[in-house]
Amino acid sequence: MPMSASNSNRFQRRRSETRRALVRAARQILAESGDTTASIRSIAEQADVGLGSFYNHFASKQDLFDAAVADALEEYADAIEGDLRALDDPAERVAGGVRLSTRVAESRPQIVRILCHSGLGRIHAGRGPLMLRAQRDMEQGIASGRFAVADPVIALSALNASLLALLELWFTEPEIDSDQAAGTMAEMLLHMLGLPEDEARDVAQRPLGSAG
Amino acid sequence: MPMSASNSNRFQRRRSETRRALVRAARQILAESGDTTASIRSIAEQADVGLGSFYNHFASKQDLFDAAVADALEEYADAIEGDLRALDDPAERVAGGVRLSTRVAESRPQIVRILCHSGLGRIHAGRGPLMLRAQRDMEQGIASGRFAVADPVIALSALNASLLALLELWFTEPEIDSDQAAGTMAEMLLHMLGLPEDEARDVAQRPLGSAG
DNA sequence: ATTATCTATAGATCTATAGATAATGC
DNA sequence: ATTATCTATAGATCTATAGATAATGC
Repeated sequence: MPMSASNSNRFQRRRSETRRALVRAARQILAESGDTTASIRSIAEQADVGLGSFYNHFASKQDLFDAAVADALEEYADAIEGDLRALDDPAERVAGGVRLSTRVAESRPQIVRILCHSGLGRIHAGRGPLMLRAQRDMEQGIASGRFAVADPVIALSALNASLLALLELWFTEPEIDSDQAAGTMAEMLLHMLGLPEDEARDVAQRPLGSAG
Repeated sequence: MPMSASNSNRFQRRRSETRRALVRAARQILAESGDTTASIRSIAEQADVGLGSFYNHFASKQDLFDAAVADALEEYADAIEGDLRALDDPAERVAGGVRLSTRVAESRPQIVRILCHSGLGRIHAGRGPLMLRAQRDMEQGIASGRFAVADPVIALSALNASLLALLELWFTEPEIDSDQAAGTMAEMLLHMLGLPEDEARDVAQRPLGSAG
């Protein structure tokens, strides 16, 4: 029933199940309180796992929480990747990245809570596939003349930070229409990147992904 | 010699000196490692203060670190306020806020390290005078037609987040020319807010503050 | 036979307080 | 006399490990 491709026998499956339980507990903590001072004992308890087992998988608390953030980030990337793959235009991809983020927030709020609690620096530092792809989009947009920015590194910083700020907004003020907010943010950012106003609006309002 | 206006007698001066020593130690910790799990005992030691004295001033570690962040934020506000006061145009004030931030980073690096370590959410949540002023600038800019944005809340989010991202960039990559980076960022953000490209560049490059 | 998990615990913290000490106000 | 600080410590953690137990591979 568990479908871990790399784990053939029951031993390894049981082992990775324990690990997953610990990561799941860490994710819950990160999402709910963000308080990483919880004792290892209490985390193991929440994971319904013996205290000693913790040390079979992680050398320290920090290790576990790092793994939990990476896990959430990966899930986030998976969630938007499918819809993003269909887009070629860098501008559409940027707008798509922003607009899909709040959809992920609605459909899988835990992920976004984790990202918000773990802060900007950590995510930006994470040279994961997400960041690499964004970098490529930016370079491609500049090369093709679609974007007009003086410095891709700074533009990317502003972009990422604004995306995260949008999620924080969603996090702290649940009453706003997150889809509309994302559209507005995307439009603003595209204009920042050099698209004319009307074109930015047009791109930011195009039908997007499986949810239309 | 100590110049706390509100503390007349020697008793109160000694008392507030102890408190200041604790806050100073907390600021050092926040700036250097950002590790808020340091024991109260070690913090008191670093402040060269008896352990028991801690409880005369703060109910918990969290209390102390909150006070330390507020303290740094206030110092940051003081540092840029003087130069900003001379500016009337909301666009100039926005650009000034961005450009002065890296100057503060250069002149008082500890403050910026603290702000980076304590994360976006906390600063944005802090409804301090800094945020109120930024809000007023935004509204004024929209009202006067200088800015063209669909939603001031979202624009302010992007602005604040990008400013903090600029400081994180300064923090993690010391080799960049921070003054130039700030200018580029300011120009991009002004354009995002609706200023034409050439005007954004012009405003972002105007002489600024006491350092010209 | 091997391997992961679990239970129990030693030793090292850490927090919060009680009581002693030192400094100031009046 | 009053007030803040300091020292010493009780009691409550918390981490990391050693040894026992249970599950699987072959």
